[in-house]
Amino acid sequence: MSEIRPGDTRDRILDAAERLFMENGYDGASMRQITGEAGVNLAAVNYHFGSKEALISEVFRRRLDWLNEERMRALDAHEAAAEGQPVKPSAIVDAFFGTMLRMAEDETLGGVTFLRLLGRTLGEPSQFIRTLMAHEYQTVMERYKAALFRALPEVPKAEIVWRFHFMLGATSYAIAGTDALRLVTDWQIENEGEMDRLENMMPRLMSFLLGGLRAPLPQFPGGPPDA
Amino acid sequence: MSEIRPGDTRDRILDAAERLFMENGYDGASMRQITGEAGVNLAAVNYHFGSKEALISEVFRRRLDWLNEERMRALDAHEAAAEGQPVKPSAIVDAFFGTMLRMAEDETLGGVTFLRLLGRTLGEPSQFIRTLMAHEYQTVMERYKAALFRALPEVPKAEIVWRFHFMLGATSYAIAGTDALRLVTDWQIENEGEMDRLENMMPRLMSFLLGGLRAPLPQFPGGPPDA
DNA sequence: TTATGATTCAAACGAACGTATGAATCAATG
DNA sequence: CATTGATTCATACGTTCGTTTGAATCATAA
Repeated sequence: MSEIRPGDTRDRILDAAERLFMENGYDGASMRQITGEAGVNLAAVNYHFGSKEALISEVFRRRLDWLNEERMRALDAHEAAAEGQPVKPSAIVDAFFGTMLRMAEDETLGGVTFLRLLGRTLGEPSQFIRTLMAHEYQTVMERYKAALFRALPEVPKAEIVWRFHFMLGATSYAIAGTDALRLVTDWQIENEGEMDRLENMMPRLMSFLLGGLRAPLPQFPGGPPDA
Repeated sequence: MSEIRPGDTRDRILDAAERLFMENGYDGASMRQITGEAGVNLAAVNYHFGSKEALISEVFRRRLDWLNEERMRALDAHEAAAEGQPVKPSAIVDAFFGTMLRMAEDETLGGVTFLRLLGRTLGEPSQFIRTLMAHEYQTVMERYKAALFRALPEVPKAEIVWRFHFMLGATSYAIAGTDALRLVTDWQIENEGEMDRLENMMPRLMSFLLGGLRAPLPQFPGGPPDA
């Protein structure tokens, strides 16, 4: 009865860790919980990964590698189709945020679980996790910033960076599904499954993000900050 | 040399806890750190508050009581000025989010520290904190939801609730200032102080939120979800 | 001054944490 | 079958956590 395949232990740990980090955060998910849920020995994490920090690094790496490559591919495709013209903001937003949200539909990419983990993680206080995230995203972010600068030449670059920040916040909070303020939604949404919730959310979020990105420029009380 | 005034210990603890919870999160800030920074004995927290949970409850309560009352007053004022007409969406957004952001200018209300703590907290995984937040916000949220329904009669209510959710996410991420992806901003902003950062951010965020709130309604692939 | 209640203090408690160890078990090769 | 290297296992280590305790100290009023 060799129910256990080779390499199975590593994957069982990664899956359990992904789910528990999503549910309880990095500090909140203990090694004993993780190995318990994975059905492996407590020492297995340190044997296969080295440490808890190395474990969560691998949890993110195995998903983010794909996501960030896919984001590059999507932007490549749009730029090729544009034939030298700037890519439309809606296409850029979809390539970045839409690609991320569509991960939820594919269970082999982590599905809803990883997506919620990702959303929650952007708010994690741990210095170590912040560094990890920054490193994983660096290259992709530069590409997208440049694409937005080209797509919106009349908008000051500082304004675009801020709005990218705001879009990230809205998205991460939405997909984290923390419901810190459950009451905002409480009616109506509670009897939906996770997938239904995401499918309904996606077009709504996209409209919101684009509306924010293309909003009229703000009026500063004391004149523009760069002037 | 009675340098220590009555009630001083409680406030010293609350101030230190506010700062350390902001910096390290709820789990990440230990009682020994908090009492050490406050310059009081380790047992003082349990003596004055009872437990760590009761401590953070009080940290939030002493600020949120004021904030939520002020939010009510601001909306009252706008509704009185509107004389029966619906209040403009921009006024509602300012009364809710603007009031919060303006807390940062007043150090006696917690200033930037509490604001960042509040932003970070909406992403906290702890079940206990989520319950606390939900309870603190319940009444205010109902008022604002109703005001937005009246202000935007042509927008489906479910859509408004979602967009409120998105606005909360964008705001909390922005004020948390976590810089999980420091690279998005890295240039330009780093040599600003906290206050400058917030002053420049406020009009930008308001424009973004309003743009998102008033964005064109989304097109659903399989028809509207309520139809 | 003495008595009383509130507060502060040093010290310890049991529990949970991440990690390390060395023996037991497994799979593959000669 | 015997051997070897990889993996799993029960168990323990040292640390840190939130909390508790009982004595010491303080402020106040009889």
